Amino acid sequence: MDFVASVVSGVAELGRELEDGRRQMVGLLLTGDFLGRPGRAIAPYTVVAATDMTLCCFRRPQFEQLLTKMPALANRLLEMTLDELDVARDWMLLLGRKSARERIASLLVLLARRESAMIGQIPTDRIAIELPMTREAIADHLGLTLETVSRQLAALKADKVIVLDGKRRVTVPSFAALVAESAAA
Amino acid sequence: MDFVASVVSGVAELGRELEDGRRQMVGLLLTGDFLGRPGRAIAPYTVVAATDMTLCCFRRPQFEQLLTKMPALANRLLEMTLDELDVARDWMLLLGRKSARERIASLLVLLARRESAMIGQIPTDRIAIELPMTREAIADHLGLTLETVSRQLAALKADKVIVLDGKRRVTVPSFAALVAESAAA
DNA sequence: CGTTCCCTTGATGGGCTTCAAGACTCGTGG
DNA sequence: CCACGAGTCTTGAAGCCCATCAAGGGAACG
Repeated sequence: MDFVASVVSGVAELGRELEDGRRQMVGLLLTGDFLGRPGRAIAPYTVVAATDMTLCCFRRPQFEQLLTKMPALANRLLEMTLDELDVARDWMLLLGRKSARERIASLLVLLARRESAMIGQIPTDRIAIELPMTREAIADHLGLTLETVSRQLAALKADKVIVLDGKRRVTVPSFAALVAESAAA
Repeated sequence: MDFVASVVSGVAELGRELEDGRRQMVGLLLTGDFLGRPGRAIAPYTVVAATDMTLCCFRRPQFEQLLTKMPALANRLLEMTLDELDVARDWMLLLGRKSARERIASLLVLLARRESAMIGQIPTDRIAIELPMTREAIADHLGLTLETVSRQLAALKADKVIVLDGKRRVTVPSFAALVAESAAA
């Protein structure tokens, strides 16, 4: 990649994969996120747009020059990168130690928090969550198979922790109950 | 934490844990690494020194001031953080998708590469690896149990991929064979 | 109406965890 | 000097969770 970019709109997924096809999603690129890395031209990531996207691209040399001239830019990038690092490490805990059910619940908590933040609220009861991805994409995020994702969603539904409205829509009667299932730290 | 620090010598482990005691190591702090984060006083990490350590500490306000005055410092920190992010994401692939045997092999490859780099070589055959940690610590890094770690080491030994010299020392007859076991990307 | 994609559900097996017991090492104190 | 104990590691047995394989349902689209 001879450029870096800032995401203006749209969603992309960062993944890493093995030769035999096993895949693990390692990050999400949302509006405002940064793509590419100053100081290195190649990246071992697979980047896939999940929606139509608009990027604001910078040629690498110019951008790196900019970086030395505007200290505020470097600080901003540092903040963002540290945030991503925290997110990645949270995910490591999930991938290394949580059960399938806990992983699903954790993801739903994450999505619920995001939807609530969108409308400027703290998550409370009866939240509606839109799943912006297929079962397979969920599985690739959580380190599971798509069948397990499907089964655990069914199990959470059977236990009245969630209600499924069609395949892509989830409502949460009690947010506290969902959090309890997620094995929060 | 009202200070940040740079590691002068020694090793520490960064972990994250759940209420019920499940633990996942999320990073290593080696000489030169940075501890703490500018812009935020609390961190959801457990930091445990694995050896005696010497830290070079900075009070937070002074350090943040320094950061705005010395652009090179911010750039350096950004580089380091981006490296850590890459490492964390590699580990996500391991935790999410690799088998126990592959995880052990991957760790050994990592340690072998580090030992070789120490003496300025590329890893070749008959490398001696020192395991600087207990089986339990290995397990916490790899998202396994200590019993599984022990068993997989025994299995790799039985398959002539490694030789065990006591409990903390491993020699690798063929580095290529070890890499083949590690499911590299 | 057929095809394709996505999802669900069932059956089976395996990989890893869990529980348990014993071996080894090393430092300490009798 | 040796027994003891704590910490570490190995090994065995049992079982569960999740992956794998397989089949079919449902919705969207041409």
